[in-house]
Amino acid sequence: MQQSTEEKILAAAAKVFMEKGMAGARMQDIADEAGINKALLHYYFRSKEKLFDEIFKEVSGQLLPRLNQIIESDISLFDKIWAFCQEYISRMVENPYLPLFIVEETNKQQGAFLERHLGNKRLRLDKLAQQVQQEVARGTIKPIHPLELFLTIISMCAFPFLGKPLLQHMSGMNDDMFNAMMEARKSEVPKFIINAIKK
Amino acid sequence: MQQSTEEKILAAAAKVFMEKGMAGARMQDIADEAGINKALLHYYFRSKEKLFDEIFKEVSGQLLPRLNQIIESDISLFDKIWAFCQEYISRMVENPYLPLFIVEETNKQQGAFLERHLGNKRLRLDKLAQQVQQEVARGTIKPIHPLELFLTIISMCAFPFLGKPLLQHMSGMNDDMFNAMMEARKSEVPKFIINAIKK
DNA sequence: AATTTTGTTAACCAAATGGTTAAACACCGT
DNA sequence: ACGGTGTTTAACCATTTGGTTAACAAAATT
Repeated sequence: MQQSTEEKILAAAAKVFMEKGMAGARMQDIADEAGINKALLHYYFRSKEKLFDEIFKEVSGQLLPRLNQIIESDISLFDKIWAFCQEYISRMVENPYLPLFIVEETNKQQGAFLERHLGNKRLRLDKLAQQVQQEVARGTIKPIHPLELFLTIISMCAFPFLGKPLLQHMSGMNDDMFNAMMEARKSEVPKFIINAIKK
Repeated sequence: MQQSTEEKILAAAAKVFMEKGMAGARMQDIADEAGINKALLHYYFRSKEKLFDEIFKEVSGQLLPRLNQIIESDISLFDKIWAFCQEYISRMVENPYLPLFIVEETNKQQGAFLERHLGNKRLRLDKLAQQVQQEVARGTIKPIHPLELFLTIISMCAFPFLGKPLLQHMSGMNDDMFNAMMEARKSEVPKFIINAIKK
């Protein structure tokens, strides 16, 4: 095992926190998952809260920069919608627990939490907003508020991972079928959105 | 107070479970919220799990039938999309914790859970699917898999409530602005979807 | 080689938590 | 007034849980 103890803990904590959430995760679960003693957890990370913060920072710090990079890039609006959906869905297929983890904790943790973790690296929508307004003015797309467009994009990309159990229950879909559907949605979603807004 | 003790408990439990989830909710919280002794909780509902089941049943049993009624009704596909979005968003504005509650618990609880609670009253998409296929055949809408369309509709309606804290953090939106936005989305979402699929 | 520092563990602790018990209370028909 | 029935409570219990301690092993430093 090349992994240092700290890395083992972080990997184990990420897994357990993402599966069970902050409230449902047990320090013992994390210790077991990491194959170490519970006391060693507290040796590396003083408290559950500190460890959780570390994981949340790591996890959100991994995703947001990549999305920001796309959102602020110089490509055309339609290309940007494509790139965003592709990247977002690809990341979530790799890590299907992520959307629920983020959504759950941003809803449950107290106000200061979001500021602490995302204060510096929040998504910058300025450029996207500018592009939308340009295209509206130019008459290539129907009038739409940039934030609404963004919300729609992220809704279509993220929600399927949140509603997966319900969806599977309703349709009898297994995991492979779900993944195949999400693979298809990497292009279906941007096509759908562009169809909806283009004149 | 006209409310019986059992009603007080159910109301308190619904509030606490929806705010904190099964794992995060404390029996003492529920007792406090109901203004009663903790032992009285166990007198009415033997265990936390039993109480939780009761709440989940009540909450999901309230929403699904109304949606089913719309989904299985005899109106046209486009009208159905309108009615569904209006109804869904209206219900969620009344009870903004509901989407997170359902999504969270369907993801966290074990497999049998969904079957126990939704086995009988799952959404029936047959009629909607039939309508979509008809419209596709008739050439009024672009080819789309009915389940994908349904997933898109529910994504656009539900996700904003899940991502609300993130959205507010990103855009500086307050609660009133958020509610105004969702009010607008009652018509923006169906318009968007119909724009995307109609030929 | 001796010693200090770092990593690791078993045993322990206090608080929190779900659940129980036995007694008190309130209401009701007799 | 009395007994019975369902309701409510304070006190209690066992287990779980986050966290600590003290002893021990393994490196690292001298």
